[in-house]
Amino acid sequence: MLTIAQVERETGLSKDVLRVWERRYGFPVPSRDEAGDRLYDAAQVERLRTIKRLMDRGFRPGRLFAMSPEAFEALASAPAAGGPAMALDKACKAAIECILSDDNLGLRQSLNQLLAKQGLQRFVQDTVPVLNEQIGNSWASGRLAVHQEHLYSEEISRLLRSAIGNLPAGNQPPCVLLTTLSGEEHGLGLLMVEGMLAPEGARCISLGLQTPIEEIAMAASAHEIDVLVLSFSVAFPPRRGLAELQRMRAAIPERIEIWAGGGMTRGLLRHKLPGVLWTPELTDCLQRLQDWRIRHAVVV
Amino acid sequence: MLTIAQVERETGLSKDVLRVWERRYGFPVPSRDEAGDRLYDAAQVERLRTIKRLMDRGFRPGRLFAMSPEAFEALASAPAAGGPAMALDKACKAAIECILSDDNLGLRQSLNQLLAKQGLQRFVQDTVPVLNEQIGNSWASGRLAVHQEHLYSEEISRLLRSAIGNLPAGNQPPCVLLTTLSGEEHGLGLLMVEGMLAPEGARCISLGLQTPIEEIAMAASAHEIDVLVLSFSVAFPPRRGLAELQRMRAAIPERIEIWAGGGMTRGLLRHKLPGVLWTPELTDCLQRLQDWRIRHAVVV
DNA sequence: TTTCATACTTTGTCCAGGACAATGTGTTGA
DNA sequence: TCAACACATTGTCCTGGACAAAGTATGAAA
Repeated sequence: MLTIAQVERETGLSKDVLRVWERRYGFPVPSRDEAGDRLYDAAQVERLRTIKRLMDRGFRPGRLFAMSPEAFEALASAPAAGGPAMALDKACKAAIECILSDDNLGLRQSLNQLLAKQGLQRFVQDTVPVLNEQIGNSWASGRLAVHQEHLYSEEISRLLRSAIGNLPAGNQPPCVLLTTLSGEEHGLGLLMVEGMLAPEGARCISLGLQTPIEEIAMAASAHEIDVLVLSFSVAFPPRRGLAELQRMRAAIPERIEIWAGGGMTRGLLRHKLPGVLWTPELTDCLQRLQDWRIRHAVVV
Repeated sequence: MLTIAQVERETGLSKDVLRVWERRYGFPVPSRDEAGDRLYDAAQVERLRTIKRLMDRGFRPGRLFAMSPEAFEALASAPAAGGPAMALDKACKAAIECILSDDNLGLRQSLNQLLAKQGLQRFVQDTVPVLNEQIGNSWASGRLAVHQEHLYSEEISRLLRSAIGNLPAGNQPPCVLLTTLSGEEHGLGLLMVEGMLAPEGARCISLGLQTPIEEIAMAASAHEIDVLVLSFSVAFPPRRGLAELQRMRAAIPERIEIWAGGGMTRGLLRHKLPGVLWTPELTDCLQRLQDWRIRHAVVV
């Protein structure tokens, strides 16, 4: 039995939301302890997690709560649409198998093989997104436990970091600063972008996650950067993303380009923000890099 | 001007706390927008951050708010006591200088040198804590910006990961699982522990940050681990830490040892939890490892 | 048919102020 | 010196009302 604060941490739904849903939709209906405080059982938390996941895909709560249990189940276990059902490489399949069977050494080995075979950029561009999607689907349909997802993230990060670290230090323009805004906790996207740019010799400086806007601005001037890369996961509220991007844009000189990427940006492509370039796909980063170098007449 | 939600994210103080402080202590006193919602200016947010920092050191709000402005200032800029004022290595000083002057290449280079000279374990044990403390003090006294702290964390993590990655894969007992509980976002401690254990040939599996207790239990049985390492930063509420550790202890077989480390544990040493071993210092990990191996008659 | 502006609905966040339990602190007695 | 008690402090939770921003449907004009 979990308290409302624990449920907030585990599902990402704020206490206010949990209470207002209870009032409006009649779900969840937690029991109470002697003091009258809410206590949620595991089943309800599980259901809340599923709902959150579906909302991150664009469904709205009103619909979800109005659905019949069967329809809801079907939706929850259906793979995310839109992703072109790519043919799975045999090696990819092997990696997925390792995750499902908790074979961490095997996983490490198969990822290493894939990376060695494809090279860093192709690995980041083609393989990692496929794996991510597979993992996401398996998670949504309950075939994969949270701890297995954690292990996967950890191993991928480890691998990308070490691959990037083994590259010679980039010292050619542009100078790129990479980070996420406060509230964005997913760092894999950032690492993937770095994996695309670093092999091109760009000078990459990563600040890690959740840097406040004013701080990014200070870092931008301290390091005299040319490009600021910001990553937003699908779970980031698009409206907030747009607002923060505007604040960010106003906080640094126009000379500096902002490249905004990650799942959230896919829904915002038609919103044109002056001085902000959308890079929803990883290949877009390479394109942007090339454009920048041509525009600044940099020969590499 | 920031909304209450933004201040919560940036300071780590919950909305409830912000409102109740306003009611009780008369600080902060945000202005209001047209809708009557609170708007905090930068100065108040800065002050709140300082207060949070002092509270993480053990001060209670009542005291802090009752203090004269001068006394408060003095406290805020004083270095944390308790840390034995260690003599700073010249190389350490150089690294700190690089951070203060935003010289990220120089920083990387000087850290690399220190690591190469000392070896992974000594580096983790002697140098990293000193650097951490220096950074913490500089931050508290305003000499260091948040983005500089971010850069430092990022570079240290990078370095430790790559050093650990270059070790031969540990395949000797015990099998150790490393992670933090939900709510603990600081991962450097975890990496440092891994940096101590991996060179000893222990089989380390890291799940990254914020793994729910039930998931840790599942991972523990899936990987047949011998030891569970949990890291708690100073900012983790001790009371909650104790409660969660008890829940965690009950969720896995007694056979598995739990090693709890990090700043929070320093205040809990006299609380004896059966089956939980405190490892407040990094050297304690090595001691525990040796103990474990002797007790299980493992010859390495 | 498409595009755009307008009105309606949904939904997350905020507010006030009361309540309470857990923790810290100080005092008394053994 | 230590244990037990009472008192003060402090974070979290509660209810239920309010509102604005985002999404959605409707209808007019191109």
